[in-house]
Amino acid sequence: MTAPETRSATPADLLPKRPRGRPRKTEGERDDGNRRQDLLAAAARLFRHQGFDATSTRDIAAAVGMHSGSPFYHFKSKSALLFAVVQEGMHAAMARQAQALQPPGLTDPPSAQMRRLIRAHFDTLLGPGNDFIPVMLYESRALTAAQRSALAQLQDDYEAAWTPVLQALHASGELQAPVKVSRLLILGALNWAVQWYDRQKGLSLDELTDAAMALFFARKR
Amino acid sequence: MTAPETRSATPADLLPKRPRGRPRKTEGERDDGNRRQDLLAAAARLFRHQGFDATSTRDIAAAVGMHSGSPFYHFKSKSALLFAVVQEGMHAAMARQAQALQPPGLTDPPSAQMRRLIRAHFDTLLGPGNDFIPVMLYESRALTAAQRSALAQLQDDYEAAWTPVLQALHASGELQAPVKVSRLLILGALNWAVQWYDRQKGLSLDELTDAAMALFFARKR
DNA sequence: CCTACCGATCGGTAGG
DNA sequence: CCTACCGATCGGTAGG
Repeated sequence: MTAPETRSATPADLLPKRPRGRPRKTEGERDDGNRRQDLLAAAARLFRHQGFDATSTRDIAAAVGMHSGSPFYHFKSKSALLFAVVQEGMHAAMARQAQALQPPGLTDPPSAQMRRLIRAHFDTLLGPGNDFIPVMLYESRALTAAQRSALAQLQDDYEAAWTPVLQALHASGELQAPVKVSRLLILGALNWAVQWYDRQKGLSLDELTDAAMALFFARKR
Repeated sequence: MTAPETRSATPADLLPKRPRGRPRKTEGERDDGNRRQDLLAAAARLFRHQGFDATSTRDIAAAVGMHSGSPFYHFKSKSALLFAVVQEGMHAAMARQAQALQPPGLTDPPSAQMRRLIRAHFDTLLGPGNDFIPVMLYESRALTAAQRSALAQLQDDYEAAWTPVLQALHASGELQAPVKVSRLLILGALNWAVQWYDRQKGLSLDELTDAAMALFFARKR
């Protein structure tokens, strides 16, 4: 087995070499929160592909055409930037989940509700440009303890929505394993898709959702 | 929401403050490969709990009572150390898997084979002191491209063993989703357990295996 | 495997 | 948000 010398190259297109200078700003206009949003999106992309520790605040600054010290005008620390990324990801995820469970659908059979929960989760995980939640799943260790416990609260809320649906499926015999451990195993199966799902080729998100439903839940007799 | 200042403290017991001096070495005795093994075990533990980038080679040296430059006498680079950890993890995993599939069991029904595959996988993931595979699952991004492709070969071999068993379960109707995506989803569900499983409280590995079997596979009619 | 060290990089800041 | 900078830390090495 060979032992190569160089760490796999950072995709060059992720990192513009130099700041692009001041962003265009027409007279009297303010940038409002746009620069902050730019930083968040760039940080999410870089944290996802290189990891939190392997991404410098200089990388992030360069990605949005700022100089090295400027991100600290918008965020008081690198870890605060990470927390903002993760927070934004969870808020989007919960909005998407709420849409999946909107009143009209609440009278559907449990399996239809579950299908919509899973489909929404795949959107959140695998939808185009959704780097925020993958960062949350794989980089949260770099958060401070207090940030992590704030995040855990959001995650608990998100996961709690699955329990009544799983209970109904268990009662009908469509779910044959205990509800609590099923929730953990199912969410794990879905979350892991971040590691292997390729939007370009293979399954669509609808097909992936069908496969997950067929794997976890028995057809009703 | 508060924005705390300090990154969550590294558990103090993971990091002895100073080298403990030369390891005891009785007259005429050699350490053979023990020091190398010590480094591997310490690196696995630290990489797992702090991440690769957040662990310095000085941390690893101190954990085994060496001075800062000494790990480079055993490994030519930090990334070579990571690769050795990951390689050792995969070799142990494949040995454990081979045991689960030994000849006497090959005449068992597919569901019994699957149960042993899953149980072996949980041993590999969650058994006491098994930090090597969790490191592989969450830190492989830091490998060089060549190291990563060598690893991918090992992983393919490991996962290939699941396919015939899943095919048999599909043929018998116990597995209702397509084989390929089922393998990906199932392994994801199991791998994610690294994130939440707590050996101290709750389920045993046998109970966890039962739950997984009940979740994924229908009772045979 | 230790000693002593180097060049590079990093998060963060003062002052504007 | 830029300029100019600091102290700390890091992977790695030469020479023994």
